Amino acid sequence: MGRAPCCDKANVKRGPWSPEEDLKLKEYIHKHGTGGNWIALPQKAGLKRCGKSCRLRWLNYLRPNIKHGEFSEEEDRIICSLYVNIGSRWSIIAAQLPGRTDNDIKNYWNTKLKKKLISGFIPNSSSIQQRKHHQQQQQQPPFPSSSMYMDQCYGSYVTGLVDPISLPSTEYYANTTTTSVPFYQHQVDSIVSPSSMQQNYHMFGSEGSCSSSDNGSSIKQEEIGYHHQGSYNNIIAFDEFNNNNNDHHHNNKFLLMPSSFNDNSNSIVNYDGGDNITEYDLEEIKQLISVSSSVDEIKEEKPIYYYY
DNA sequence: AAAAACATCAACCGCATCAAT
DNA sequence: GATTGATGCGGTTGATGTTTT
Repeated sequence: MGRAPCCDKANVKRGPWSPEEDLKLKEYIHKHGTGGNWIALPQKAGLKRCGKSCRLRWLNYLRPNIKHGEFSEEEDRIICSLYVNIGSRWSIIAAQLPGRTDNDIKNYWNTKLKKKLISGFIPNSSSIQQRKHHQQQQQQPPFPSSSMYMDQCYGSYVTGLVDPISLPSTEYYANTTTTSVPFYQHQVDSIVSPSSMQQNYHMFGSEGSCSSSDNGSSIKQEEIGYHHQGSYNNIIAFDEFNNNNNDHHHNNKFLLMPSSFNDNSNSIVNYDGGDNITEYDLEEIKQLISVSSSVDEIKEEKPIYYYY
């Protein structure tokens, strides 16, 4: 037996909401709340609308504190970061952006941000620069220690530069699923660039290494895949190599890697959170972004190598 | 100036999940 | 455990506005 429709479609109004309808819905909810029953609400409110339509209208447009208009650079970064980490879970992403709705973010991503990202124009985060400055002052590595950082993040999708002091307990992460992604806006900067490959290398340790040379310059190739267990997923980072003529040995490939720092951003790096790290060239990455469902496909099994 | 192409975004649709029965 | 209904979510559509030809 099929499911009964949520409303009689022949007798409900569809299409854009009129100001009068908006007013009715607003006034009703202000007076009575939703009553926990959207299906019954339109009749009570005197609206010839489907309950689902009322809910959508309220959530996406009428409820208080909805933010309309331009997205800030910070919001751009958060959306990009989360999208690359968790995919198109717009409700989770929206939960990190007060006043924004999932529908808004989805539309914004599909129409603008995706293109912006592909064109490589995601501005820097001042917080990252502050952090870099602080690290230079302190002469400290970017993360307190690889083991501490990894342990804290274990089993969850946390991206980028997370301040371990502020992280929830390991128990918290052990109980975390991908549908309740913890995200700490002020501590996470996941759109980042490898300003110091050495530092990133230290972060994840190494196991087995070899080296080769190219045009006289030494390239170390480190396998870093021994770490791991879903701590990261599709971390996005930016590549400085293209801006550096001395880094010709990278052959315009972008490394998939766990994390790093943001400078001039013009490419994408990815690390799958598993035992694998993969290189993609720009076209491949653009393709991955352009096909929304393909974000997860990055996770295919490949050996992990880390060049610096 | 008109037509075509493109961009935007509100709204809809169908599916998954969950709670109540 | 099965069924039913409400809700939430993400993908998609289509009307409208804007830009380009």
